Amino acid sequence: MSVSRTPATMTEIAAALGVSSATVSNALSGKGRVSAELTAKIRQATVDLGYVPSQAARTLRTGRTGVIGLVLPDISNPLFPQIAQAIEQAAAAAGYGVLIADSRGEIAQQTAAIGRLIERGVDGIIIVPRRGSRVGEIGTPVAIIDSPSTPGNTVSSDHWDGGVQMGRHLAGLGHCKVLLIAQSSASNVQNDRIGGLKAGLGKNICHETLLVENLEAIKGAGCALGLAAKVADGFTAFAAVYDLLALRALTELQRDGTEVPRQASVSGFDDLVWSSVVTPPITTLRQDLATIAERAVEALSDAITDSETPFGGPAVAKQSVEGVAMTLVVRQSTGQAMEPVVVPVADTREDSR
Amino acid sequence: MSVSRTPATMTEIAAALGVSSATVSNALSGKGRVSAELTAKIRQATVDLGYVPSQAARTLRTGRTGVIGLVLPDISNPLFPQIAQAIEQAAAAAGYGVLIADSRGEIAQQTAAIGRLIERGVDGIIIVPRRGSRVGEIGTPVAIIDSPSTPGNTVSSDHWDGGVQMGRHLAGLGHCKVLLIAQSSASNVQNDRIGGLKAGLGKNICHETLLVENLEAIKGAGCALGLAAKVADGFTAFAAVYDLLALRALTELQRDGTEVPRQASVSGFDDLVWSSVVTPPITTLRQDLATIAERAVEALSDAITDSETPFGGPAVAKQSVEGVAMTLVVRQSTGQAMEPVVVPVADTREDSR
DNA sequence: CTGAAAGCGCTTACAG
DNA sequence: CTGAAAGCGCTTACAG
Repeated sequence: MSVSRTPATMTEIAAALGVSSATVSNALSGKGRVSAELTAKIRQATVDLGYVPSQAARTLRTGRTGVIGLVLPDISNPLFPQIAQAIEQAAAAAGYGVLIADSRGEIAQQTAAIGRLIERGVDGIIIVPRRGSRVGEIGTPVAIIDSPSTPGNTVSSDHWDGGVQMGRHLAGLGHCKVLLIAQSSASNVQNDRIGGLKAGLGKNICHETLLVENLEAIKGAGCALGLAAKVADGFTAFAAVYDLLALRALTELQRDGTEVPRQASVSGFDDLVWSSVVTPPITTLRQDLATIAERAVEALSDAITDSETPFGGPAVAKQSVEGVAMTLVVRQSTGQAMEPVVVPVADTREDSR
Repeated sequence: MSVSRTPATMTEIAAALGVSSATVSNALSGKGRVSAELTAKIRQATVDLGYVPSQAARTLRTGRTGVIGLVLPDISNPLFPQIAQAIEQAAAAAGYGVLIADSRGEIAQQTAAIGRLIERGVDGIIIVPRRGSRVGEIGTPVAIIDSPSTPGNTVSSDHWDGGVQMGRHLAGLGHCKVLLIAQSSASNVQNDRIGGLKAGLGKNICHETLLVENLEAIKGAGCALGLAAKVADGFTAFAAVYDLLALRALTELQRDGTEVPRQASVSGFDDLVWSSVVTPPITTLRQDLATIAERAVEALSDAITDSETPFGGPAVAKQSVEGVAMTLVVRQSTGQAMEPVVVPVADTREDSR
């Protein structure tokens, strides 16, 4: 059991073995320039003496820090924990550390945050842009996670298909009057989801879209979305584009005496932690953030490599061919999460987008 | 307007001005060893040539990276975004970058995460420990954010006082039968809040504590907390130790036909983003995370400095003298957030703790 | 007030 | 297969 002591340097282990530090370096980097026996001895010494490589020295020499930055402009985004976790996991697997940058509010803050990351020497940056903001050239490799319809997007969930899944699910349940609830028409993600929902519901189901432009406005018990009137009007399903809106809808319906899901069902997107804790739980779509994070890190990693070859072209991560599938999590109408509804495979996408 | 070009090095700006790099370094570090005029010229050149300091070189020389690690073992903690944001903000102000480490689940993961941070050379680590886990010596300065009653805690909200505030608020509203809802008796934070609540309610108000040991068990519409029975039993206030439990209580009550807040009021802790969006909104206590983050970063920064002076003692951040105050956010019974209720200043703490 | 020099710990051509 | 040497960009005593 090795006791922790002062970590040894490469020069020290070289001295201890009577070889040169160049040899130690070569052995450890495993480029096959050192005999198997010597390599084994060096490996052993590494353990015995408690060698800890100096990232700083390595960086100074190679120009790479092995750290990527993560910018989530809208840090109040409830998805933040999951995204951050997924990115950190994927980055660690690829040998990168993750430096976070906060940039709440203003675009200026976002620029400043990116600046701080660059000063710290990150090799590249992953950005989840705030609605409507475009990320310009920043002289550092970048990967963007947003929506397939965002220009420059690198990878994202297939929000459109998610909408289709939900639309078909609701149609399958027999709803014929559905209220779609969105918040911003400037959000590509929301637009994709709404578009998919409409396509999934098909032409025979009546739907209407409620746009809650100002989230602040619906805070408090005073202001209502007017959902009770919608129920009276025959709407039986309320499909929000994200769980927070669904939660608002659920509580408002309940407060006004509507029985959920008997009289009206409520659904959202993203499967936030509380989606399954509320009563009744909310039917929603879960993003596969692990896959998204992996692809983002991979694309960024490629861009970083490219940016080092002279004339390697702009260091922008290539776009993934297709969006990552979302998973339908059905909770209402049974009170238990059940298997995703199997829907006939057909591309409703081309014709309605 | 300076166009972005290849960032200049310190040696380059020295050459451009015909001075030595040592002088440039001294001028920039502002230790007053360089004449005012020369310093001004150097500053200017810095801007003109687009000087970007090399953190790697600096680190190699000084042994400090200027980066601290952030470990949030329970990353599903809904407070994560706010905490991460607050820490990043405070760290940036103090000149530090923040490297995140995920350690979901196992304690082993937590150890591995800390190891990754250390390998990247962080100067210190801020930890929000998972319930019950104790953080041992790790050979790197550490600051812990948890609860005043956690051994080794560096700084935290005054959860006990928060409980007292809520207890008094409920008492002032005239409730005489209150159900306290907690989840784990192993959590110091929850225990503090419960203790404070009881003290704040005083001896004349009837209360009972419901312990929801297994959060999974209350998921779904099937399993209930049995709140309807409590209402029938005369309980008029449901005080949860965190908002997620309050949300569960609210939706369960509403689903079962209880009018909130007319028949029963619901309160939580932490003021999560949706607390004000549900209908009716939830009365809760907001943590002053900005202050907590500042103190944590400051304490850690001190510990880092100490750890460098020989025999500077163990590199553990000192405990803040007192917990950071929480703010009562009253939302129910008016439908609007109103000013915190003013309570008589008296220390109910000593006698009941 | 300013400069020459050493060195932090690695990696990378280049010789042997 | 192994080693000597240079150099990444800074900072820090130490002289002048």
